[in-house]
Amino acid sequence: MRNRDKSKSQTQSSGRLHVNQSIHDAGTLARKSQEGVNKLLRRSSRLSSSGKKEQDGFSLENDLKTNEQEVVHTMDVCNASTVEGCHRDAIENSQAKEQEVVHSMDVCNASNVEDCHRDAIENSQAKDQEVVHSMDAHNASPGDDCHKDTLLDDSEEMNDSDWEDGPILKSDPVDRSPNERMKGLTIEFDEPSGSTGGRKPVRRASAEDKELAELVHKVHLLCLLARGRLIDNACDDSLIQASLLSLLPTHLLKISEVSNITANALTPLVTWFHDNFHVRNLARAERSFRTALATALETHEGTPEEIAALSVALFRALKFTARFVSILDVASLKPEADKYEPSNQAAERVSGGIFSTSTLMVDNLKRASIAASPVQTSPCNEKDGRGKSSRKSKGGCSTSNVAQFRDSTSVNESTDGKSTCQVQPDTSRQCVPKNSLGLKRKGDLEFEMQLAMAISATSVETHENIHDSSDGNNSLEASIPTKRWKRIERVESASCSQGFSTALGSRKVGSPLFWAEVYCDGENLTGKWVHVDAVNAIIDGEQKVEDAAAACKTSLRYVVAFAGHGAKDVTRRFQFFADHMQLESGGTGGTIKVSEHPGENSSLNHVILPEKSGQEVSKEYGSKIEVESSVKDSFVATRNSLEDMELETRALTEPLPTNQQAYKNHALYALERWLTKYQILHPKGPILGFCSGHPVYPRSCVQTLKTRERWLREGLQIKGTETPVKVLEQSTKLKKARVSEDVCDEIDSKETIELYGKWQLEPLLLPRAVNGIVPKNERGQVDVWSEKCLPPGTVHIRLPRVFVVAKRLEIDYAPAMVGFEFRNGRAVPVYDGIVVCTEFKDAILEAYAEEEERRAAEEKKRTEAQAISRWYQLLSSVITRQMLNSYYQDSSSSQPSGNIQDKNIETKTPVQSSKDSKQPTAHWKANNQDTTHTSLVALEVGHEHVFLTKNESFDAENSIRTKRCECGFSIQVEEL
DNA sequence: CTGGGGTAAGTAACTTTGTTCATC
DNA sequence: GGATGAACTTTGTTACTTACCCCA
Repeated sequence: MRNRDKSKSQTQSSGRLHVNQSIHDAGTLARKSQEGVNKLLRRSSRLSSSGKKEQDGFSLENDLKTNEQEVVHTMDVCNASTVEGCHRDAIENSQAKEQEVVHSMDVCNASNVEDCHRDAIENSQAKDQEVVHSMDAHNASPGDDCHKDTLLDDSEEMNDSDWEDGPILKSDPVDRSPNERMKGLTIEFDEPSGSTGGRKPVRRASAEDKELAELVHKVHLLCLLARGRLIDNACDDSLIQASLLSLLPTHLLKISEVSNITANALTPLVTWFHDNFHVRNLARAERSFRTALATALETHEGTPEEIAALSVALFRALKFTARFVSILDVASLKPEADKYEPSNQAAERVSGGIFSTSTLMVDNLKRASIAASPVQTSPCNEKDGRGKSSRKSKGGCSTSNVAQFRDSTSVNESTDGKSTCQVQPDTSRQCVPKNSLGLKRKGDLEFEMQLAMAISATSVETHENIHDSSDGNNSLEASIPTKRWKRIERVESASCSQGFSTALGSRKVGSPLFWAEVYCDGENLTGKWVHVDAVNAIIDGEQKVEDAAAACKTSLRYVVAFAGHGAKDVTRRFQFFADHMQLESGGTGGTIKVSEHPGENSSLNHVILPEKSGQEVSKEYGSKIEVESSVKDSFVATRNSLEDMELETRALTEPLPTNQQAYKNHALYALERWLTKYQILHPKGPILGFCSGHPVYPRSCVQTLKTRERWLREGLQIKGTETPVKVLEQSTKLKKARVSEDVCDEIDSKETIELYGKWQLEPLLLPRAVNGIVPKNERGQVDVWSEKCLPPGTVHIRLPRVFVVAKRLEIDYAPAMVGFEFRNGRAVPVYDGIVVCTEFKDAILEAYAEEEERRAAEEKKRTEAQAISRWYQLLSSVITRQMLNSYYQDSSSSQPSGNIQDKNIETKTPVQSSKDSKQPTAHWKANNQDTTHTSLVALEVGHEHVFLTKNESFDAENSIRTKRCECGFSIQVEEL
């Protein structure tokens, strides 16, 4: 135990060391934000991990401690100077069931690999043999480390796949400490599921996980939106615009004079821009985006974000209507199952991921680390790769795609100067280890293929820059053994499997994240928004965006256009989203994912709700939050409505999915066979097409059915002539249960559930209150599910104890039942207040106020009396204590204090008797009910209370007489 | 190889209107 | 004797989701 405590304290101290370090580093706002979010995530992780089952007392005992230190562990193992702490941490970890260190250690730097490996093995043992390990840790003498090392050395040859699978490495009983053997304990362990070939245990995301994922998603989205607005605002900077114009050749200036501009007319301008501005991922000190933009303008180099923003600024300078468009690569709404790793680590990685890798959310300084490998999503690696990030970020490239792509792969390349062709296999290899582990799914292969396609589609002119990017930068990487690469890749593939990709996926595949859109009134007769990717010199190339983005199917995407002080969700414009949906639905082993499109799921709507106020909001596309800077003329309105129409049209013309399961939760289409029990097609048509012979209907035809009671809760009732549109038979079990409850019931009676549709309803018509009588239901109450359920002429007064007032005033009322709660295995109604006729409302409220006032006064009086009594009690105790002290100090005989109790017993009788003799007609009240008090009184050895009349006080109102002894003791007696 | 069908396991949502006993 | 409040025996079923396997 001592040993464990020692290791624990070491862990803690090393943890503190690193925390301090991180605080020291935390000079930036972004880092502070990261810490804040980390806290949230950690808390959540704790909650989730604490919910896991414990198998033994040790785990229970150490659970809290382990959880608290999870984050510290990850930090510890990253630092070469804390190898010892790392090791001991692993021992600590061995007491927990989870394998967080296994994963975080994967990315330790080379110098730590050896130790980390050992630790990981220890952890893998811990998974299955935590009791044994706890004992090792607890009972072993400090010198026992060597036996562990010996043991572990034997495991050095374990292949990489073992790292994730966490196989059993049974400790040799001979190696156990003698203590343990002496105990003769026999501990049996079940074979892991993996070894038996059985079904792997599936840990599914709990509601809490989902809630957290949703929160993270929303917060991330908000941050990205804010970032977009920031950039958009910088694009409006007149100085930047003027500077851009000054750089522009004279002949290109004339372009602004062209009326009815077309996409083709923009070509020379875009070509010029592309030739003059290049993408470089530069590590810059943190500053405002405007400053960064100015620097980019000055140096003609910048991040893809800056270059895209500059293009927008240029278009605006030329009086074009232009907007900055960005793919908001936001954390997933779904907590992707932390199947391969404990959730707390997932959270941790997420926390690192969002802040350390998002190109959008944090500022330029952060972008240095962004440009670095996705591996950096682990904080461990962040430390490990100290100095690496800036080095990596110095690479240059002429296209954003390639720059991003290169950055994502540069770490994985073990040699310098790889061409694109060489890079691709590397990239695709990122998910390969999963395959080797048997964990890979079909979708991952598909992902790789798409990846390759996307890269080939977007990396056209990259060769020189690839060389550019790698030269002299990857010497360290080159020295890292292949084995280590595998680990890194595995970490990455684990990241793939998570929902929290942030900008990770985009960097990985090199899909463009930013571009401009220029409104060309010469296009399409009515004009249209034209995609202009000045960085890659692509005009009207939405398809290319789609191709590239389609590969990033691991996370939900929003495409948002920023203009003026608002944003507009234009995701629908991009076909890739539809593809994405289909891929998610059918591509990954036949699994189905709910459409997360903002148009339907309105995650974006919810998140950006505050921004909508006072702005034009489209009914169909509630996420529309565009405010065209200052001019809200009819032209703008037309442009907006045209775009809305276009978006709607696109929505309606999305291709039909080819596999049936995709229809299950499809936002636009539905198959009858995939409807749930409470759904129906109404009207049943039109048929939009067929899938495997099944007719496809619009989703808008799917109606949800409810029972009469359910509709009642919404303040709706079934029209008189309507018959149930669907009748379900109640389950046989339930029927049996009911029959057994009441045998007299007809056994053949058919319990059915009658369902009605929305179109069969009318507003609830309840009988009106007349003559001050509240209409009640058969139970003599009113079910107040909502305001709509109140009978006309009545009002719901939700005040505690108000029924007393109504009763006193003899006003007719009905208890208001507001719902049910489950108690003792059965549903019990929950009441809240009463329902009375409206005309009595004021009278009741008035009387209630009086009643409450009276009650409050009584309460106050009672509290005060109690307070006074307690004060007396306290003071008398103090005095008694003083007396006892002085008594025993003065007494040279110094009797043992243990005898005090005996004294109490001995002296109790005379004191009590004295009281009793004095109050034959009084009874104890308040303070005297306390037996403690009595015993305290009894403590006063050798003192008999004397209550002199002059010390008495009398409370005439309550008929309470307070008698006081000279010693400070007092009693209150109520006179009869 | 893909998609459909089936199964298993886990989670979420829905269900729904007491009784007895001690104390004041 | 009535009012009040706490304790008791702290559900069970179904729908849905997801992963996986098998087969055509």
